[in-house]
This record gives sequence, structure tokens and C-alpha cells, in this order.
Amino acid sequence: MVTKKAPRRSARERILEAASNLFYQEGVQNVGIDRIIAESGVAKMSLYNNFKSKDDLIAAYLDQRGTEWEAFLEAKIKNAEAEPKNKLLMVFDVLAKWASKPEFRGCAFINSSVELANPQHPGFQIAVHHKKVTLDCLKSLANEANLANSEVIAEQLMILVEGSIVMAMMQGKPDPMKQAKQAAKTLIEANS
Amino acid sequence: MVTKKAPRRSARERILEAASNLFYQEGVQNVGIDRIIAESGVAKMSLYNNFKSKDDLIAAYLDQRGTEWEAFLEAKIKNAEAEPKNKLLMVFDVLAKWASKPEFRGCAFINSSVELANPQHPGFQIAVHHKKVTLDCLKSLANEANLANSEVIAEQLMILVEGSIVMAMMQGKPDPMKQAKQAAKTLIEANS
DNA sequence: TTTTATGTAGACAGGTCTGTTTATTTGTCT
DNA sequence: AGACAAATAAACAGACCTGTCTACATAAAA
Repeated sequence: MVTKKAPRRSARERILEAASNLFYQEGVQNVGIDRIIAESGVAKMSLYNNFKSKDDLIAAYLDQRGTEWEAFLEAKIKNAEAEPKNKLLMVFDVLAKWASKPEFRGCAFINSSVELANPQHPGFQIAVHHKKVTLDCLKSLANEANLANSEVIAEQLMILVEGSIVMAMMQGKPDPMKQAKQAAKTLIEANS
Repeated sequence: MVTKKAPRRSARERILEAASNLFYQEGVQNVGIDRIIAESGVAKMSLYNNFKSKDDLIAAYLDQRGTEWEAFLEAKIKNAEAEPKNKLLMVFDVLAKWASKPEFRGCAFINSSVELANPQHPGFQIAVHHKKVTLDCLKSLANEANLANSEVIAEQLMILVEGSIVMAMMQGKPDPMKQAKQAAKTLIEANS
């Protein structure tokens, strides 16, 4: 029997996966390099050969999260078979499902921005970038739905998104997403 | 001339003031004990005589912030001379003014909860408590305004509050408060 | 087989952090 | 003046953190 050895994933991949879980779960400041190399089963030098510093790894972590999130958004919402208005509301269902998971700890971009504290930090800027992409997604959906003031509505919905994520994080419950969805419905109705 | 020596504020007060500024501005994890004692001009032992640990100081910082914020809310909104509905909208004017200040860095309670990461941490629980008090304030205002579903509306407005604070923090601009106020107006109208 | 790139293991330097200890000083009340 | 409480200064322990260094192992490509 020819057991093809499962091609061991590269050190970089394993580091990013471990970093992603640990950074999200406990915060970028609360997780040290040593934890990451232990979790990924990689030598410290492999980390520093792939990333020039911890800050660099943080930036890579956030960029990867952003890319994944945007692909998810594209597949789950933009390409969904639903009326444009309902696509906007589906966003809050997605959030509710996410916030129900035990590992939910809020938004990686918000959390990292808070922890880094410095808007000049590459990680902070990457976080801001992915927020902008998400907002643009809402804008295009609002436009597709032929809402009056589609840009303004999209920004209002974005506020509901951010607010419900933060509240769910602090309460440890997904309830705010329900309220946010209801509010979104009202805002959309008022502009139809 | 009898120059009455200005009664030097107690070590505790000076520590709390320095901690409050530094913790808010740079984050509770990014500021060390040494920074605080240097800024407050106090001996390290004075800090540890007044607070049993850094975590204890963080909790005291958050509790003080909460008390101040609630007094401010009481004075500026609850006791304002305005129609109940307008009081609810005034909240967003207050936020806009706050977010315009150069030292604005988001909400101390949200930020600290993110940094502490652990819901069991006393600071986290104090932060959650003060969020609840703020929400209760919105509920009483919504009730005073005779809104249908006043509780639900208050929760929706709270989401707008949290969302706009977070977005303003990340963008470094107070614009989201304007959008949030507009959304609040729509939500209130729809339930009048 | 030789070369080249990649990964491993572990020690280590240098810095920072929280919290403690000790000895001294200041100020207030009686 | 004397006593007691509060604050100061500075050194120190012990842990932890990032990043570097060196020497060795593995594996695929030339």
C-alpha cells in the first residue's frame, strides 16, 4: 500500500493558523511568540525567517482574516439567491450565527485596533482597510436594492453591524444581532 | 503674606488621575506601573499601598470612569430642558462633540474589555456593569418619550451608540455620530 | 552526489514588567 | 515634644518577552 505521506504544510501556514486562533481568542498583546511556536510545532527561527517581527506577523494575521472574511461575504451574501433587500438583512443572520459560537470574541479588526492603539501601526491600517471593504460591500448591496440614499443607509447599517458585534462580545450573548436586524429592517423600510 | 499651601491631593487621587489618562490613551496593557508612578509623581509603594495590584488599579480606573460618565449623563441629558425624544437625540450630539476631541480613543469600557479578554476579570465585569447602566438610562428616556416598544428602541439606540463610537475610533473622525443620529431619528419616528 | 533551501533545537542576550523589601522622611494630632 | 500614620527612594527578585545566534538535520533539485 502506497501511503502517500500527507504533504506537511509549510511552516508559514502552520504559524499563521496558530497565530490566528491565539491572537483572536486571547488578543495580540496577550499572546507571546513562544505560545505560537509551541502551538504550531515550529522552531522559533522558522517564525523569524517567515516574518520579520511580531508586528509583521500581526499584520499578516489581520490581512489573512480580512481576505477570508471577504471571500465568505462574497459567497454567502453577494452571491446568494435572494432579493437585494433581504441580502442586507441576511448580514445580521450571519452575525447572529457567528456570535452564537463559543469561540466568538468580537471582531478581530476592532479588537486588534484597540490593542495596538496606534493608528500608524501596519496592523491598525490593515484593519481599517478591511472595514472599508466591508462597508463598500454594504453600499453595493444597498445600491442594488434601489434604496433612496443608499450610501447613507449602508453607513447606518454598518454602525448597526459594529455596535451589535461589540455588544455581543461584552454580553457574551448574540441577542444584539436580533435587535440590529430589526432596526435595519426599519431603516430599509423608511428608505424604500 | 500667608500663602496657604495648596493641600496636595492624596497619592490615591493623583495615581488614579494619571492612570486614567494613560490607560485611556494608550490602553491598560500598554501602560506599565512605572509610567503611572512617574506621571503622578508618587512612590511605587504608595501605589501598592492604595491598590493591591495593577488589575485592582485597572478596576478602580474603570469604576471611576463609569461614575463620572453617569454623572455627566445625568447632568447633561436627563436633567436637560428638552422634549424626551430630543433628549435621546442629544446623546449623539454629546458623542459627536466627544469624538471630535483629539484625545478621543473610543470607549474606555469597550477598549478595556477587549484588552483584558477575560470576562472574569473584575475590570471586564465593571465595564459590563456601566454599559448596563447606560442602557438603562436610554430605556428610561425612551419610556419617558412614550415610544412604542420603548425597551426595544432603547436597545437599538444603544447599538447605534456603540457602533458609532467604534467606527469613530477606527476612522479617527466623528462622522459616524451624524449617521447614527439620523438613524436614531428614523427609528424613533417609526415608533412614535 | 553535491548543492541549496528549509526547518529544527536550544541557548542566550537584553529589555521590560509586576510586585517586594528596607530604610528614611514628612506631616499631623495630641 | 512625642507618637503615629502616610509617603518617599531605590534597590532587588523573578518572571516573561522579543529577537539573535549557532550548529545540526532533512529533503528536494541539479
